[in-house]
Amino acid sequence: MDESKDRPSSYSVAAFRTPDGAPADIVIFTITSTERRAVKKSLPLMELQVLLIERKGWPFEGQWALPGGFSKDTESIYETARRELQEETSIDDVHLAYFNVYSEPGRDPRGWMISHAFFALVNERQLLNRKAADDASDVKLVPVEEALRMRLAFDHNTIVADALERVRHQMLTTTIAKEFLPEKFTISELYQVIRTVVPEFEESNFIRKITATQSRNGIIEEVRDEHGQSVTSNRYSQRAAQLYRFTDYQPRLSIYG
Amino acid sequence: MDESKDRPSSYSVAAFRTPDGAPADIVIFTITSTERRAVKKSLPLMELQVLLIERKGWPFEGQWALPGGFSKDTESIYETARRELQEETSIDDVHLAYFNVYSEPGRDPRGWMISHAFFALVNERQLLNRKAADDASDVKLVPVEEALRMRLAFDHNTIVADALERVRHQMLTTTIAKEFLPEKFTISELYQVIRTVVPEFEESNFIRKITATQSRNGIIEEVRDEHGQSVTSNRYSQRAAQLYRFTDYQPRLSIYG
DNA sequence: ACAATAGTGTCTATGAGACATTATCTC
DNA sequence: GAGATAATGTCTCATAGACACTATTGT
Repeated sequence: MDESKDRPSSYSVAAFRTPDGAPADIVIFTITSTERRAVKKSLPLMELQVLLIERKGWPFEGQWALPGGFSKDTESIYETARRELQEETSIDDVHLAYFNVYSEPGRDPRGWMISHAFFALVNERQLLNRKAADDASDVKLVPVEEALRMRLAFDHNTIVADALERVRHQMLTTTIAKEFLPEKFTISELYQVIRTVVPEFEESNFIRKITATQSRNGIIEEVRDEHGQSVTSNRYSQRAAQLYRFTDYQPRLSIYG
Repeated sequence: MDESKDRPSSYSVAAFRTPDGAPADIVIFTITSTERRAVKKSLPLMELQVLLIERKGWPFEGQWALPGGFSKDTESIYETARRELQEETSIDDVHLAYFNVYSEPGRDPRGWMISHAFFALVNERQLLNRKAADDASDVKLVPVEEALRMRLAFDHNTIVADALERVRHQMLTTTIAKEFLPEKFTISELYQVIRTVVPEFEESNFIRKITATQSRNGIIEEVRDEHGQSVTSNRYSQRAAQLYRFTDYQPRLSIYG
């Protein structure tokens, strides 16, 4: 791409109107866990949340919006999203994926803005130690369903809805569930996470299927210590449960067989 | 989005450098069929092709590139792609899907261009009656593998590779195979199309699996005439084969069960 | 008869799905 | 022992996968 030196002087960049900006907007998902009872051990209640920020100036002043910001000419859009994520939540190193572009004319009263939407999956623990720098009060986590009922700035309702659909789909077809889980987890935890994102997902014999080697073989594996002993946890139950971890195996899905 | 009337006079759009353009580039895939022998009936040889155009001016003059063009401020990026597709190939009404953005600084010597990539799936028959308006010689179909070995303009090698990966994945997980098939088709035709796009796909008992109702139930259905009689075709074989059509059912895939 | 593709019969091993039962540990 | 979650036993039916075999029709 070293052709710019050949640029003919007749070439004009500004022959047509050009966009006024290329923002990246980020739908940050996290799953919050709340204890169900103080006394007894049990699986916590999980809820899928979205991070929103309150707009301080025109346009949509006072309304809630997705975090994001404008791309610079020295970075790719993906780098923009990473930078904004870092600035917004001081989180680094999380799952961040591009999923769509929003370009309807008139979607931003400031001008011709072509917005690039990402979703990020963040573990609640990573979010807790975020700096409250940008005023604690103008950033909040909102349950997804509630966010969709709010009247968000710009076309952010659409963006959140699209992101949610994408994450739901990926939750069942890829191993992104791992982003919401500790490295070692129990089968019930995994099941809970999946159900929190995709409530329709119901598998009576979940342990059976995911355990039954040979078929789903290799998505997850038992955690063993240096002596080959099974490692278990009783965080969420009286009886200790086997811990598992994801392998890097991703099964190849097909509707044809 | 009727807030523009509230724009404060202090607001300046041009505080930062803005992009010089937002092009849409389209990877147009088609499957060409060539008879294997003039005499006998047999399944044609199929090949996955990509449409390329030769660049007429700076930059990358004389190199081959993807069709595409710049977005206007009165249309969404998707509409840009539709329009360019129509202008380029005079095809309307085909499968067109957005799949990624390309924004690496320096990817376009003309300036800061954030490109939006689409892929289109076109039936060979639709492509045949395209106008040779823009000089027949500067547009051509190239087998995908060959296109990837060429040195295309801009970062179009990357775009083609990404598009191919996406289409391969969707070929197995959605029913886009229908875009390359006539409305009524035989099981072998379907199998050929899948294998043309995804050569690794090998299913010995393909007919069995796709036919064996109850499991894959409802992706495709037998074509019957008004009397309930099976409709068959012997286009590609001595013995007539049952014709099928896709239903609008899309199975829900999951790695968990 | 041969070529070429379409489609079935049959057998086996494995998986899904449902439900009851047993295991382990805390309070 | 009650309560809670983890995990296995067992039975049935559906499916995958392999492979041999039969079917149909143009040349």
